[in-house]
Amino acid sequence: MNKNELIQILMTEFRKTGYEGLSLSQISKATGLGKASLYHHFPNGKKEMALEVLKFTNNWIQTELYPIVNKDLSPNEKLNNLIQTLNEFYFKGENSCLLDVMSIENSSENELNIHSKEILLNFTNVLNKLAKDFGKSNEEASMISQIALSIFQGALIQTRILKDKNIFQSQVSYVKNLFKI
Amino acid sequence: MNKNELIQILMTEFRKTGYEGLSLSQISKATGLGKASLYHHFPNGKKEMALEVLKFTNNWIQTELYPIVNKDLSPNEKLNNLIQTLNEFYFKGENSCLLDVMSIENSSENELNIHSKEILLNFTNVLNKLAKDFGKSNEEASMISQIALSIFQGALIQTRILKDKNIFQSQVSYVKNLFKI
DNA sequence: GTCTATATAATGATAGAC
DNA sequence: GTCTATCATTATATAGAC
Repeated sequence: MNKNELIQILMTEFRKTGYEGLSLSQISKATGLGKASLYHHFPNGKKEMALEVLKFTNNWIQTELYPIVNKDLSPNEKLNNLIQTLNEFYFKGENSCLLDVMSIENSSENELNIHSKEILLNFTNVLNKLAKDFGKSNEEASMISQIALSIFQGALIQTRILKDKNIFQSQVSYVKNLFKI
Repeated sequence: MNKNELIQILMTEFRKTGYEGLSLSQISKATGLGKASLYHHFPNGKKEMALEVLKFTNNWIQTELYPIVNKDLSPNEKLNNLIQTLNEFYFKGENSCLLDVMSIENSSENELNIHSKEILLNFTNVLNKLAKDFGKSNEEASMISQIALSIFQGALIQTRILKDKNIFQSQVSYVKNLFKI
């Protein structure tokens, strides 16, 4: 069991149960490792696990999402490519938005929030770049990218509550048109 | 301290900290009541508190939101009226979406989820009714109401992470145009 | 209706053997 | 690198006095 595999499992669990709701016992069950083993990999416990998941995600945006919008493709091809990659990441709307579940807490200013902020801004930048490729003005692109992100996040909440993946799918289609029209 | 005042405080705390993250100690501090007193009002503890908050919210939709879209006003006036009421409810984007923080858990099917579902559907119905008043077709109205809700929810997440209320405000303006155009 | 005091279970976390 | 055993702390929850 290497660290990357661990982080994958951790991400799934965090998205299922949320930061506060996820216990070490549940992590232990999901990974098949005892608590002491988990502390071997993450000496600072749950906080460090969450941090590593966020770092992984930010890195994933850099290596997987940015290249898509920077490719030499038509805007439409980029859009389809991006949506498909996001769909796989979101498991077709099965789990929650990582940013969502990681950002509900007490502490006003912590390390988790700094990384969540980075992810949010990087993701928005990717969408913003794509909107500009579609010929949108700076102002329009800025708005569309923020709205698109909101729709992804909100659609995941609604999917979670209604347990109906069609909601996520239809809202993703709506987002596509946001860029095209 | 009557029950309605208690529920108001509880809603604020749940939205700040989330269901799992909110402890009885924190509730005790926020309300000024000892734990035993809290159990006097809510014999089934935190779960019952959350349930009462959700019931209150659903009731609020019935008594405050539905009347707005059923009034004898122009669609534009209804829209402005609705947005203003929602803005007050959301404290201008200061806290999280109640549905969001209440719906992140382990248990596959519980009582909280049933009430969250009701709130979600009722809220969507209100938006749907308004969209139809603006002359949208059934299909358009259904999509617009779901998208509008997503934007509210997503905007609250982004506001929470970036600690910037302007995000919520500008996305609310965008939602307004969704109905008008 | 609120309190103090306490019970009980679960949490995050560590020590030390293998 | 993983385990068993255990710790200290916090969580939810209750009993009983006022």
